[in-house]
Amino acid sequence: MPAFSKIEKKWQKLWLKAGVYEPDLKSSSKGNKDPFYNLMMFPYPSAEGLHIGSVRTFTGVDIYGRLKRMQGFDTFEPIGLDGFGINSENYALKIGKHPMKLAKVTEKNFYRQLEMIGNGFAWNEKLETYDPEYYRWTQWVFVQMFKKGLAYRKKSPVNWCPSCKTVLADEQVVAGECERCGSKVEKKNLEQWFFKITDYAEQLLRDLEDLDWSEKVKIAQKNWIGRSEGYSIKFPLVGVPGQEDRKHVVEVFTTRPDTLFGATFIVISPELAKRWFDIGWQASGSVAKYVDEALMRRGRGQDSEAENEKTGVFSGINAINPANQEKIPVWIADYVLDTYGTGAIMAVPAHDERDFEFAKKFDLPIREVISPDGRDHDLRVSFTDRGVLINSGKFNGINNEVAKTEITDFAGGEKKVHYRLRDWLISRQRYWGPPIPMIFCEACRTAGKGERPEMPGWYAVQEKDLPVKLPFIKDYQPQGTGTSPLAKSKEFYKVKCPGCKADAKRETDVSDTFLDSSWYFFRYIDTKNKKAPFDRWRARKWLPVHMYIGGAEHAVLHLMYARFITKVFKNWGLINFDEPFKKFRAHGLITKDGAKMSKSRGNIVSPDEYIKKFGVDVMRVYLAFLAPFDQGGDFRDQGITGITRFLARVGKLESKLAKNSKEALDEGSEKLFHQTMKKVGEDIENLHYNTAISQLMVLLNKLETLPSVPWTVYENFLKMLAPFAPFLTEELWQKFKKAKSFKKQNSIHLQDWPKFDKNKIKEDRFNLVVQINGKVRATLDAPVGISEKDAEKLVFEDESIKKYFRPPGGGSPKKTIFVPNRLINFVV
RNA sequence: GCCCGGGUGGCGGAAUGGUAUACGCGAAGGACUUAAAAUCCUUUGCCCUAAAGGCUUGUGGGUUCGAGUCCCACCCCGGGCACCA
Repeated sequence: MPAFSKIEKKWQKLWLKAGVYEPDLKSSSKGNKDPFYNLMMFPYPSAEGLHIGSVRTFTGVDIYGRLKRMQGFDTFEPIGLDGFGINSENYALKIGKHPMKLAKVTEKNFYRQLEMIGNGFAWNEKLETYDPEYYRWTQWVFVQMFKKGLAYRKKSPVNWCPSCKTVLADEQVVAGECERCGSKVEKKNLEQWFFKITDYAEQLLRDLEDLDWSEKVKIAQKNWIGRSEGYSIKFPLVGVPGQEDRKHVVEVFTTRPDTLFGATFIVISPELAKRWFDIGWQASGSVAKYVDEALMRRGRGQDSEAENEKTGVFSGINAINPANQEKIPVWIADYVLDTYGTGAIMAVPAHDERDFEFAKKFDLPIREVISPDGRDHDLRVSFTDRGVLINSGKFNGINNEVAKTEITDFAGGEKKVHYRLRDWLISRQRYWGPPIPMIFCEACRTAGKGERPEMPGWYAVQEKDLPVKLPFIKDYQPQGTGTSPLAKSKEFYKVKCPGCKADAKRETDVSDTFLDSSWYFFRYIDTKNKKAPFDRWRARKWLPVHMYIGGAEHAVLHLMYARFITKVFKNWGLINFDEPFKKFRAHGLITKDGAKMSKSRGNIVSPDEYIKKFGVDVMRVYLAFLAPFDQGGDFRDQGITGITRFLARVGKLESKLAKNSKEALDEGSEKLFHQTMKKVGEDIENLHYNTAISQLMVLLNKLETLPSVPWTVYENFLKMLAPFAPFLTEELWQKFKKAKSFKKQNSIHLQDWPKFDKNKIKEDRFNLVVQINGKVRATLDAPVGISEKDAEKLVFEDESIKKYFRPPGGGSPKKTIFVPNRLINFVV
């Protein structure tokens, strides 16, 4: 066994035994240390184990946590497994192993690897989302959502993945494809459970402002919520068969009411047309045919493709433009989305690209009403910029921004805000998740009874009956029938109605994995609580999370859901804050040969072989040195030798230790030493691990040239390296301190972080850069604080610079720029 | 199409508007060694035999005494959103 392996094993054991990384969760008082909750996104365990990218993320999070611990914080760095969900289940299906059994295997393997990587995890608080003691509270959350009216059932067109055989939330559909398996997502009309996240759209958007988060994640959330301020305008309908004219209206949502005079037709979505059929509109055969075909295309996921030719049909109905009383046709077309606004638009071809394209194709009138110069033009493309109104009656000549409210008022419209965000679809027709803890009673439904008036027949499982355990069933394959495999298990679904005691049926769908992970950071602080999801006093001390690090790919998924659940908890009075993560930083992605690591590409790099070959410390330092933490990069093992050398040289420094503790550094080295203490601390704080390490290398290079290394320098060097290489530094530290037996408080990882002396960083001399016309011609040694006059004198005394002046050696420069303590530039 | 990142030696990368290429890898030469590995020392952006000099941060402009850094236009790579009215 290599020496490093022995050291790793030894310290893992001793740290664990001494509880070096266990914070004081029990007491609700702060004590003499401030709490620091250092959280990483917990992994979903796959059978092939951790890959190098996750190791880089986790050790990166740990480096930060170790700095905080040494800065005197009571640091809490928990770990767990997000083991429920389609991903784990799909893998189980593939290898033909039952998910429940597979979970035990992957759990073991994952924890083995997570123990190896040298993180200061608080192992006493680990959790797994598939543990009934955990998901009992996930179900509890669902029950509360139901009781408070935030969970509801609705039949609507939902995303359906034909390969995963389940519905998906909007957030899990990426470019029309299933986030998990890449299959084309279809639309199915199904009755499903939803959470009313849209109730919180405004708050979720507003509170983004003050969050200290990676900017790109904030932007992604903002765009996802998609607040759009617009106006709603009603167009009376004429020519509806069998209906009086102007009895019905079509309501449109627009952000451009200023173009109302240019609205030359109306377009409604096929879905809206279908609803009009349902309330009695008898459309012609060709219209009905178009609607059917369009809906079918949508069902196959063929809408929303920009390259698709526009299709549509005239409905036979007309509408009255409220601005000019003009009669305009109502068209049905699938370029209008039903899920946004009202499912109907006023088409202004002159000023909207899509309307323009449609008008051209179907030869509909195009009327210019906004003009950059007040004149009419022959439009070849739509004009979407600002301008003044023309062809708009009494509004001609006014600025289009001003016209927005004026025309809205004139047409009897009103201001309206729309969001792109839609409610969170929670149901999954799969096996490997927490059963949704609801009971449905047909008798009660018929009688109009139930726990909530708006949902007759539905009852939440009582708290004392939680968890509703996921049964072990042999036949766990997804069915594709729109129901979960649990629907086949009578023992599971047969239950008495909590209301009338008649035979009733359990909900057989399970909930979305993202519900499991939306609240896990609350549970970490109190994993053994059997009375509540978490203790509110502990929450007061430990939450919100101080630092959260994870992948940016969760910007609109996990991070949005966690914020939503937190806001809900706040509303319920469980907590006194409304944002879960004070600070969030996205890490970069590690690729292999330029491609994302994935099983299908076969380019997954396993950390095991590297750890075995080079040791954990080398692995950690290398991964931190490879690229800026927030950037990521391509994994190559090329540079790893450099790190092996670096750590070996650190080990050798011991032989250079000064004979007595009084010895000090020379002035130049002393300065570098203090600069290093400053920079390493600051760099870790900013997650600039690569530059922190390079600074340590610079210092080491210097120390090696010295005849001896003073004790304090050696001590502090080890401390600065400790977050990166926890094993080696602990070993060297204990040896240096000549410790007989290991005690928690003697661990290097609980020592005070080095403090630099800012007076020692001050330079008294510097390189004065001499430029002629902006080109560097010389550098001269000069005292700090030198005046412009003295600097000039210094330059003129220097032989090598004389030739640049005109005439050489004489003449005065046209201009002199002097930057104190940096440079002097002569323009000649 | 829109919104974010990013483009710097052979490679990973470093640079508050002020000495571009820190640190590391690789490469070349040398020391030690019977030899190799390891280790140590030296060199290493490009052009030029060398010196002197010149050129160089995706491309082209601009601002400035001075631009990798700021502004404008464009090209390429990565990511997100995408018929959202």
